[in-house]
Amino acid sequence: MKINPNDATTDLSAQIAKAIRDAIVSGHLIMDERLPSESELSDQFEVSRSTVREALKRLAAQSLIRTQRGAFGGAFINRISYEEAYGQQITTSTLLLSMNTVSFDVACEARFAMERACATFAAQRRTADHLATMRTEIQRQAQPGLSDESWCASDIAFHRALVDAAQNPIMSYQLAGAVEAMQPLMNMITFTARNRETIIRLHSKIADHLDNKEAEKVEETLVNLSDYTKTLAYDVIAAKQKHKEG
Amino acid sequence: MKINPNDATTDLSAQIAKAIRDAIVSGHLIMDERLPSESELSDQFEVSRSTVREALKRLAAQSLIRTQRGAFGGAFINRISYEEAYGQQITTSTLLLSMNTVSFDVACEARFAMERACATFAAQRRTADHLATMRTEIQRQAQPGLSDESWCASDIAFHRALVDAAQNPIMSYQLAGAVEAMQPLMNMITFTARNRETIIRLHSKIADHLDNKEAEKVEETLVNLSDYTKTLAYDVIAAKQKHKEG
DNA sequence: AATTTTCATTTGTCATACATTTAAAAGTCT
DNA sequence: AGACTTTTAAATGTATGACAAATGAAAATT
Repeated sequence: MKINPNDATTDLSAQIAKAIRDAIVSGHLIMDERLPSESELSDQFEVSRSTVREALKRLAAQSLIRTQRGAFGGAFINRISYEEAYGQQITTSTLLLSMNTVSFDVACEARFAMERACATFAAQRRTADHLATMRTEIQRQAQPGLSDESWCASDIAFHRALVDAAQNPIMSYQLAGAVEAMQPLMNMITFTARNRETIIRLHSKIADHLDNKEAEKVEETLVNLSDYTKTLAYDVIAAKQKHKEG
Repeated sequence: MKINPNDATTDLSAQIAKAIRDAIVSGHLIMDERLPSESELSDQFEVSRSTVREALKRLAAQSLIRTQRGAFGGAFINRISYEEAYGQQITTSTLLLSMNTVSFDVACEARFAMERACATFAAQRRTADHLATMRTEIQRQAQPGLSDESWCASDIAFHRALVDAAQNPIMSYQLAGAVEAMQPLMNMITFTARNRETIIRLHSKIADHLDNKEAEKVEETLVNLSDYTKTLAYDVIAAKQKHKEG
């Protein structure tokens, strides 16, 4: 692990963070291993402790290390958990969308495309449990007087069950990003009784097809749902645009 | 933006980072806006400048802010670029895989499933440019005496072109994570002439089908390629496992 | 043997000082 | 007046030293 103190283009703390990060990612530092103490690191890199600390905080923000105080504490290489991976993914995706780097259409397209990809595996691997969750959510969605907020939550839960049925954690966590990123805009949509009816019908179809292990029909229905979602969002986006101009 | 100085369970710098992060993600702070200077923040939060700095470094590690030195410098809300999103995604995915939180099979499955999802759009939207890139890489792959390293690089370039042809940046950056994460293991595979021949044939098929806008046939070929890749990786993984035990 | 106390180590926080960068503002020259 | 140079103020980056707080091991005590 070497840094170049003469490279004025980059902060020292960023360079040090990079050096340690590379060592971790490349496998030179293994899980649960302890890094040298902050004082030792500052000796090794020949920088002050503050600089080392800033580097370590950068790594902590990426869940690469965890720190513990006390005599036998220190910074330990972290085994990143799904929850943390989710968190990172969601933060990044939300930013990409909220800053209008990508449009709602693109996010929506990506989301349903990935859900369709899940459908293939979900049809093979879905358990009774997954189906039960989906049916429960459909019933909840059919309740009259359900708030838009609760409706959205239930919608997410439904799709989450669909994705989980594929039993591929990578796809689960990738999708979480796209779904969460869409959420702010989805929350702005007012779902009328008629809207909900249509969506519930599509949800029921999906559950049925999944029950029958008919992957292609699930995909087909997801395309319909995707199109319908885009239609609903269209009005909201148009109103938002008008508001900006006016 | 408030913090609780009495919450001994969390570091102050983490609390401050969270407060600012929430303000950014929720949209209370808009793009390119400047945060108060470190001194002002340390006054506001009633902590030292070092603590504020550690908080800011955490945010910088997540590409939420960028800092600039000088008179009218400071910390600015960052418009996260695709490159940065890629970076984040790749770091996270690589870690998940390298720490055996997920298996190669799962990553491979996710990767090709997402590529298949791209195929639908790629068939509709591919340009002559995308096809040209793919054909160029196929030619490169056919060169005798190509190193395993160069082979892998070309393989990535080929698939990158396929994904880019879908023209959905979200899917591009999500896939980048899965592909890059698989790379270390792919690099361990020694590709024999016979292996390469098989893969090149599949690549050619994909390019041809894409040329003819036959999405389903592209998908079909991708499934074959996925299966073949898993077969090749199987031996390497078995050897690695044996090495661990021995 | 069990419990309590001490102690060394390490991270977390604070305060201060100085270096470096940067762009605006002031000054200077043509 | 306009173009160039110098100054300056403000901000981040780095260094140093001090102390607080946590923590587990070792020593002391009961």
